[in-house]
Amino acid sequence: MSQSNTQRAISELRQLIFSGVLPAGSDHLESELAERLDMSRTPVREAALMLESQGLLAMRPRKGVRILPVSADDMREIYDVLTELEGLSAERAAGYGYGDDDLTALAASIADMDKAVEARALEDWAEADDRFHTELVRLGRNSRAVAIVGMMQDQVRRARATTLYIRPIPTQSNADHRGVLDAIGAGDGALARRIHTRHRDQAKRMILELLEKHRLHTL
Amino acid sequence: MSQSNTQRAISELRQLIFSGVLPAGSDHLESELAERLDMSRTPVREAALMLESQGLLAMRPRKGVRILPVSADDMREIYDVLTELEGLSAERAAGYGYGDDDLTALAASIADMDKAVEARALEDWAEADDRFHTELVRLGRNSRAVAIVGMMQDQVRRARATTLYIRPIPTQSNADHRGVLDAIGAGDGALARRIHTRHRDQAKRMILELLEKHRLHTL
DNA sequence: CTGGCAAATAATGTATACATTAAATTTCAA
DNA sequence: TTGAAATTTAATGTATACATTATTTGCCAG
Repeated sequence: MSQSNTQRAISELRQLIFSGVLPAGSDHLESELAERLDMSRTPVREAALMLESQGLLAMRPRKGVRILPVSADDMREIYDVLTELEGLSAERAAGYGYGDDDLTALAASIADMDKAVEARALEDWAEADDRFHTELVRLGRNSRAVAIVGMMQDQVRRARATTLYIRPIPTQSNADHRGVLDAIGAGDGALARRIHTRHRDQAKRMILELLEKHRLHTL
Repeated sequence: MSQSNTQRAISELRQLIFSGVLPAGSDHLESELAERLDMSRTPVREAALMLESQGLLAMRPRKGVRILPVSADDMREIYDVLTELEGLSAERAAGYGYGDDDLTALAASIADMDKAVEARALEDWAEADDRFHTELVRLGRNSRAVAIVGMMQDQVRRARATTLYIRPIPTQSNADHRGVLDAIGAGDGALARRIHTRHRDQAKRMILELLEKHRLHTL
């Protein structure tokens, strides 16, 4: 069962947006995108509607779909929501009495970040960091939180593509991650939440300062 | 510029779902819904896609769209997310130095709840309670939180339609609301968050116990 | 009578044709 | 020349026709 064209359109459009082929702020006609993806307007429209509801683009009558830029203020909003929902997840995860084998994926992502930092492999670090946050929320067992965080990570990923090489090497970051892991393993929900919240708040401040400093008001 | 059929389909389908005309768990063909709304399948499909992404229904190939029931576990998830995002909003709102005139809408909703409780007008109470939560999040100035809370309030509303008349009269509730309002006015973010979080957690416990007691596993 | 295969059926997924309408362009009068 | 009205244009919004495919039904063999 080859997946539907609508699904293909969603993932290919996302690809095009994340890779910068469709730059933030640019406009594109439905027919143009349909031709590019070699399908009719119908699945493209359906895909665009989905991506619109996820905040990646806006459909504007007779102006085409606009790839939405991510502003510094957007980043503030996104980080605030992520902080809350991941904090919740960390606290809840600690309450489920997970054993070491339940936490292998989380531990592995931390180990990978360590390795990546040492090797100065920023892309690898970013990938492992994504995995950490995704896995953390999964452990929190709230499907809605998982969905929301997943959506917003997309936007963070977009911003990170620009800021990855101008930010400091994330070394402190991993101490926090390990702290969260340990607190979850120890069943201390309040601690897990506290550490993670602080971690995310620092990340937010850092990113916002970076954007400010480099006059990156939109990404 | 009469609004598009897709928009109409979205609001009419929501209406049909919330009113129970399309009961939870029921299946409906796209063509059937199209005929009922007196339009073609295209806008109905687009509307269904939107409502699917909002968790109100699921489109299942060749089985029609299924109106999703809300389980007790769904309610737990929803309340957990609402608690976090509204808690965040309360804290942030306190930081913006709002004056009395900025808080009139919030204060009005509380006053209306008081009146409704006294008059035993449960529907009115529910409406004012909705307004309180919506306004609270608005004051937090995070458009993403506003959108998410709005979506989830839809589901809460659905559950409340069933539980409204079997739950205790909400009297304690208003003391909490007033506490949150005062804390915001006083600029005490931590307090505003603490009160609101406790409030929501109690509401969650109450609802879940109610569902348990009345064997309402799905709504 | 039963089980499996084949044909028919019925629903979604997709393409395309058409309607609608905002925007742009052109024309005409002051 | 300028401005407004009318016409044209071009894009989306919608309807419909068609393709695809899972399911179901019915037939036939064992």
